[in-house]
Amino acid sequence: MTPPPNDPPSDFIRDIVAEDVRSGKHTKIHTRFPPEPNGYLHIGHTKAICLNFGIAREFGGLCNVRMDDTNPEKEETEYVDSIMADVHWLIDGWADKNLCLNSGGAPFFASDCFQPIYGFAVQLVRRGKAYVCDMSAEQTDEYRRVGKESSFRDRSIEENLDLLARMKAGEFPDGARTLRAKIDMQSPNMWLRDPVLYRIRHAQHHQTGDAWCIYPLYDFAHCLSDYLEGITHSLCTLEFEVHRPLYEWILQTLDLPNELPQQIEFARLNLTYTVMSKRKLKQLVDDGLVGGWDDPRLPTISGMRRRGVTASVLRDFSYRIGITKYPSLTEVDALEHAIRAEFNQSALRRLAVLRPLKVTLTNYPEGKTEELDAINNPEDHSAGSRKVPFSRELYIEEADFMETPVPKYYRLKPGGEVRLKYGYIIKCDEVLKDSLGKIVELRCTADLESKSGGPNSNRKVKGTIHWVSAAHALEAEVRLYDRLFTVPDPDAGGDFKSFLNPHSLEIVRAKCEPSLGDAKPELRYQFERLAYFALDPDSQPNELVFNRTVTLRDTWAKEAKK
RNA sequence: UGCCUCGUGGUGUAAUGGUAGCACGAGAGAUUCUGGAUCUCUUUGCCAAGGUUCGAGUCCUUGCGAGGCAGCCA
Repeated sequence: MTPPPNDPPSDFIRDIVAEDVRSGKHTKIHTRFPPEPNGYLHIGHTKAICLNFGIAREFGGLCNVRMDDTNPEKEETEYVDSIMADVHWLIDGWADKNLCLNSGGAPFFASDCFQPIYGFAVQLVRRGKAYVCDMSAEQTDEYRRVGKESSFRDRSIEENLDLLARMKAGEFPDGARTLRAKIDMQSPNMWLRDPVLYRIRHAQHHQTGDAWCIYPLYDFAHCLSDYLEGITHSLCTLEFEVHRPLYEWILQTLDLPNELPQQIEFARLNLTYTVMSKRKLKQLVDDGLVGGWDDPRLPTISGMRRRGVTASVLRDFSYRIGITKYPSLTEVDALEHAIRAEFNQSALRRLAVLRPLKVTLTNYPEGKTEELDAINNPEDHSAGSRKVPFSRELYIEEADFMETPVPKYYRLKPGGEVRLKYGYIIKCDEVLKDSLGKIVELRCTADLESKSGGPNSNRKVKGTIHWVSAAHALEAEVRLYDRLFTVPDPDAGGDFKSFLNPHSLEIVRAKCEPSLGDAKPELRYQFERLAYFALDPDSQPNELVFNRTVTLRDTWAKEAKK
């Protein structure tokens, strides 16, 4: 397996930044991550965070976190808090030194700049580059479509100044007027057809309260926030490409003495078998189709964290997928590979049986217990070993026995032999069933000479399976997560909710080896031959709850399908 | 429809006018007290057609295809 790429990736944006440093255009690189606080962050944001903080880190610069909070009707402080928690979690120990907050230690807010932004609006009016328009939203749309100029376009500067001040003073109801840039109603780029800069909204804002009743739109606020914060490279997703001429027009039309930021667009992340839009994620949450924003099936950062994915895995993944302008659809396999690559190195191995089948060793003394040596991590000898109790009555995995085995099956079968990991080779003598014909117990004999580590342990059998001593087993709730959707691209068409995977969560009662009793939330566990698991926050000292992060690769499952 | 952008194996990417490489996936084998991991090998690609050039994935033109935008959302 290839090691995670330690070297920062190369891409067209880093090339531009490097050239700007080389040419002396910038001496200090300053990026920003500008989420709107109207939902939780997801793995798509991870890509943006790793890009912006990665660049800051590589070029010795800074990266601001800025809440893009120009629409008070959709935004809440709950989201501000969750966003900050997720960003910290993702960058701590990696780029936390490049994180730039305001002097009070809080993130930046576009709303911090409402006053200067308003000042720039006044400046635009004074320069004859903006005007107050009384048309309705519908009429504005209509005129823009056909390229017709508003009848209010040629108001005098004095009248515009007066009306803008009265808009700000709250003299007009919502939607009554707007401030518009005066650019070019014939422009082939719709965003240059006198775009709206300010709208009237008598709404409480989560940061500014009722200080304002007019709010700048994204296009006006974003470029100016970038400028005011001293951003050098403003990296955004592809849908803002057509806005770039407006971004540049605003900055160039104003009298701005400092260096201007440069907007560069890149493709957002799409992942198979999931959805990434905040609107759709919110719908799943609001409709109760998942447990919340941190449901481990969701691609939210909080959901993946709960599922057991680590920040380093997410960063590794972000580096692997690269940055381009091609709107791609990345297979989840790449994410799962990143998880397995890290966890194979770091996870502690444990024995646990998800679907128990009882096994009695008829030739093993009743009441006897042995403590067997088990290796904690074959990839990391410093992880040491532990003792696992072994006794006459055990549980093995239901799937590790077949009464009528299929070809190439080399686990336990009637009359067949298999090795119990770290223990003995056993042979199945008898299959016990209940009145319905369901297998309830296996009676086996152990080859007492074959004990692992013993002098005669080198006899080979084809299969080795995991097990747990019945008397010593710990019960645990194990949540088995699978893909949220049954189709690779639930966005492709139709109602995405109709593609939800009904089996995306299965809960089982598992039997675990005793050492799992002091499982720690910060550690990852591999239940041998099964999957990687992490403790869920629901877990209690006497009621363990594990989440399956990702299964092990299973070439037998593939073989069995043939 | 207009405008903008983008087309490299199944997927994600590299190449900066000079042998199309890497990763994921898939397939085959070796090995294994995890059907894991590891190792080896294999498969499949420059959207098309012209042009410039000694030489084009790269530059130009045209065509085709895909995505985005056309909110007083971001």
